[in-house]
Amino acid sequence: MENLKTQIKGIIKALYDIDDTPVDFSEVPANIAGDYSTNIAMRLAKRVGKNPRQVAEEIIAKLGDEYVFMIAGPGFINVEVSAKKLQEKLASEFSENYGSNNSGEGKTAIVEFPSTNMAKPYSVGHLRPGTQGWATKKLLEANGWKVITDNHLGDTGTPFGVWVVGFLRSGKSLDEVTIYDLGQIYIDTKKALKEEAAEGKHELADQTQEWLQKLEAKDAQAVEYSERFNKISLDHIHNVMKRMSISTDLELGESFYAEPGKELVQKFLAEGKFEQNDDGSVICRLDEAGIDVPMLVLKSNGTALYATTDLACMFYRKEHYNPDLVVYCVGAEQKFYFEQLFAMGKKLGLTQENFHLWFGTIDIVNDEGKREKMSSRKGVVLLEAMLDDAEARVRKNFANSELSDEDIRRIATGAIKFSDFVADRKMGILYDPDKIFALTGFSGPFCQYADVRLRRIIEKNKDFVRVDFVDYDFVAEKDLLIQINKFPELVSGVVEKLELHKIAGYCFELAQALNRYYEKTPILQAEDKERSARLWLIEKADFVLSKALDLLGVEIPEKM
RNA sequence: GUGCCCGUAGCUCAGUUGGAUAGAGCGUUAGCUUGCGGAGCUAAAGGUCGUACGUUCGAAUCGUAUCGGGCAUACCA
Repeated sequence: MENLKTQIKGIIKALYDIDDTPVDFSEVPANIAGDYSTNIAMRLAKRVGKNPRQVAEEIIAKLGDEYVFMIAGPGFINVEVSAKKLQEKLASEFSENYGSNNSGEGKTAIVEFPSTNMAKPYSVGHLRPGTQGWATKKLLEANGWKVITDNHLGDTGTPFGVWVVGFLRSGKSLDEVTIYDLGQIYIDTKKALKEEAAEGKHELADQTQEWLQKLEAKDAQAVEYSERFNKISLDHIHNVMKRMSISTDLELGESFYAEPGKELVQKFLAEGKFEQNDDGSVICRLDEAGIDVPMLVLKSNGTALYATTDLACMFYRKEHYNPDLVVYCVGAEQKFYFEQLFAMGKKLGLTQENFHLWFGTIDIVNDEGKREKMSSRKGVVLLEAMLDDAEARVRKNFANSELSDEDIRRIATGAIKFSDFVADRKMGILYDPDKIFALTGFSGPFCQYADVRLRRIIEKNKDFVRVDFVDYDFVAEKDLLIQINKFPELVSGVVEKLELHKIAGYCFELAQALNRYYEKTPILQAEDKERSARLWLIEKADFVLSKALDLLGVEIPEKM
């Protein structure tokens, strides 16, 4: 195809002296002759003052007879490529790195996810950051990037004080307290603090601050509480992430950046890049970037907030990793915040590319039949509960298959993860258990199943002695070859804008093509030559499908 | 008020350098059926692409206006 593109470019240059128009091929719609198509003639028609079909004819006349060309519709140039040529292309390009490329070689990216909140149990609110972030890491790596992942833990100091006060009020013992208790304690205590404030009292609030001060003073009791609470919380987070088969290289929480952040604020204040308000709060003006709401970088009481820690985080990363790209996997609500943050980074001289990988909310349908963001009051909210539910459904559906627990987990998480990539990430996801855990149609398990079948066929043929198949025409395999050959271009094409949902679309199309293929084409019973050729292709299909699914974090079960 | 996102089949969604008869899954209907693993495959029904105007040989796609839904709009994250 690349050959053909440059050939056509040359012809256009020779015929019309135009060389600034890219030539691209797309697939031809069903029921129309040809395999690949370009609309170049229509795009040139106006500039050269001829009608599109005439331009197409002039271009085709100059093209050789290696392929079959035809003019179609209003002026498309369609190309028919033989199945054998497609097979030869795949054979020449295939390697153990097939699909990967080195466009990101020498470049470093930091991907921040899932940025869990340590005060509460892992909720579905952090499902999308996790799945999207993990896939982003995999996709960048497939394009040759060095990737560092960072769980930017929500561990600001305040929850600690709230926890201790609530914990002491709850009367529970330190040995028996769980993350769920701590989550409930946190919610209850926050509520009590709010009520207290409404009455003009501040007894609990004072206690909260006292415990924070004790912790800073390394008081033995406070340190014991802190270590215990952090362990409970981190163990829980690690456990859930393990079930989801995701992990990060770093776990640098907000508290890690609080003091450096405050120091940076003073530094930039001294340099005149920040301004202090009369109430003591500090802002960074962003008018030059066209943003008329300044960024608040220090609260009026002198304490840090999100922007303070993120400020320090940007500089910390610059100093230690010098990234070319930083990807923040955080929901759409924070779009404006990140616009401000990135503008501030630029103003302060940071040059890396920042990418806010944002996504819509997970919604449910409420009693009035309207869509709204999922909340703790309704439906599933703990990610563990969602995973349990998914596994229970898989167990029920595969009751006769004697699946291992690990395979059940792979299928359950495969369904959940895949559903995150079915639509463009900007779209919200409607939490409908029958859809999010779907085992059929455009779903993870459908793709997993297609691959498990492939592996089973390969396994069944492992003792077969293969023969030479150079003169096999691959006509029955043409659709499959077209699909498989698309893979490298897919990987390099979607990385620029991190269009992860296109990978899911590809997995599904390939799985569909496979199902159609072995619906009518025998392998085990084929003649030796056909059987050898088909096994060769089946292996390539397995490689590509499992690699594409792996980009999304979807694992292949042994059996299903 | 201002900014951003969304509006395509009954439902959930694909669909960009503007291009061919607007596609898929679910659901519905009719077939195939102990197969190399049928959780599949084949086919049918289902559309004023929110609305209006504009640009163009050509608009779901670009522009303007407008309606509806959501989010954001400095001391939460």
